[in-house]
Amino acid sequence: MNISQAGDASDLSPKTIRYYESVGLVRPDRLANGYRDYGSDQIRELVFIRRARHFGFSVDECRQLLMLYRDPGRESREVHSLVGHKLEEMNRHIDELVQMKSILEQMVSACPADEGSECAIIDSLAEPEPVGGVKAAEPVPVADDGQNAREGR
Amino acid sequence: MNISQAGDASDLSPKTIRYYESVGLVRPDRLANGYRDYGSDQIRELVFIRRARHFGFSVDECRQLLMLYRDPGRESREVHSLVGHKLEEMNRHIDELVQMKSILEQMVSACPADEGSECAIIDSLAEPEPVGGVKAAEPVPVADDGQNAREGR
DNA sequence: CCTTGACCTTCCAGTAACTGTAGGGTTTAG
DNA sequence: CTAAACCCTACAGTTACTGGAAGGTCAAGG
Repeated sequence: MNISQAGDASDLSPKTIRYYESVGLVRPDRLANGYRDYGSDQIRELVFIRRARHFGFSVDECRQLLMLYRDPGRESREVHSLVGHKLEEMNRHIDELVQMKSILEQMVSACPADEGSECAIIDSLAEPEPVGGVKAAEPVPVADDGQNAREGR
Repeated sequence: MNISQAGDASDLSPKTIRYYESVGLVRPDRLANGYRDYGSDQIRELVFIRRARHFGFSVDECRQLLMLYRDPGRESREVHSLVGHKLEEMNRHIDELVQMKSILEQMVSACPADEGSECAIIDSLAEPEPVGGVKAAEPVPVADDGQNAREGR
């Protein structure tokens, strides 16, 4: 099976499949002419990766899942723990988004949305103090996860 | 005010501030020795940007918000519309995450999490058919937003 | 036999939003 | 006078791809 057939079978672009190979996920055979040759096991692995990516796993996490997938002696609790951590991460991410969303919604509803220049949204973004009923535009240090690391100084 | 003071005042790293300058957001004055010099208006703009970024606006959207912020003749409905679109986007994003999350939760609860190799999570990622009560592991084409563009062929 | 089109290959560049590092100048405190 | 702690620029690396260039291969049609 050549790469575009593999792409059709796994619902990935040939480009993406080559990329996954370049980062060490799926290593196909090569034909005499240098073309990649995929077997059905490899197709299954590509599908596995597409699904895992779809569920929010990073390529690196996919690599780990793939190792577990390939290992007949794996312990299901390893998989469980990996995915459990991912779920916690997703929950934190969702919580943060929902929080941001509701504050934005308050801002939007407080904005007149007319031809005037006065705008509660702009004010909220510019001012540290609550403006027009929008409380805590600064949702206080919500467990800084190291995203805002300061430059070493 | 030099760049690290500006960083303290705006809660951004000097690195990030330089980056924002390099992409055309905030252009400070320069002292005779070449050091950047920030005024209080610029600090306010940096804070404005940090907030907007925190609420999920891209740097490019920050640029637009900043233009509206600076423009005394802006119309609040422009701001309203920009932020409204962002909110819709966030809602779509949250919906998708929540969907993925609940499927992963089903998988996790179906996994024995012991020393055995049998694992519902691995099976769900590998198999196209519903396994162990997990329905629709493939959440059907949910408005493909062009992320999965196929290679031109 | 030759050409055309559709594949295939590799490699390099670009995306977003920074962070890290190198190499070098300046300022300030001891 | 020197060492720390700044400042500057510029380039590389990160993530997960996508796009494009340059060139090889293969099957079909004239």
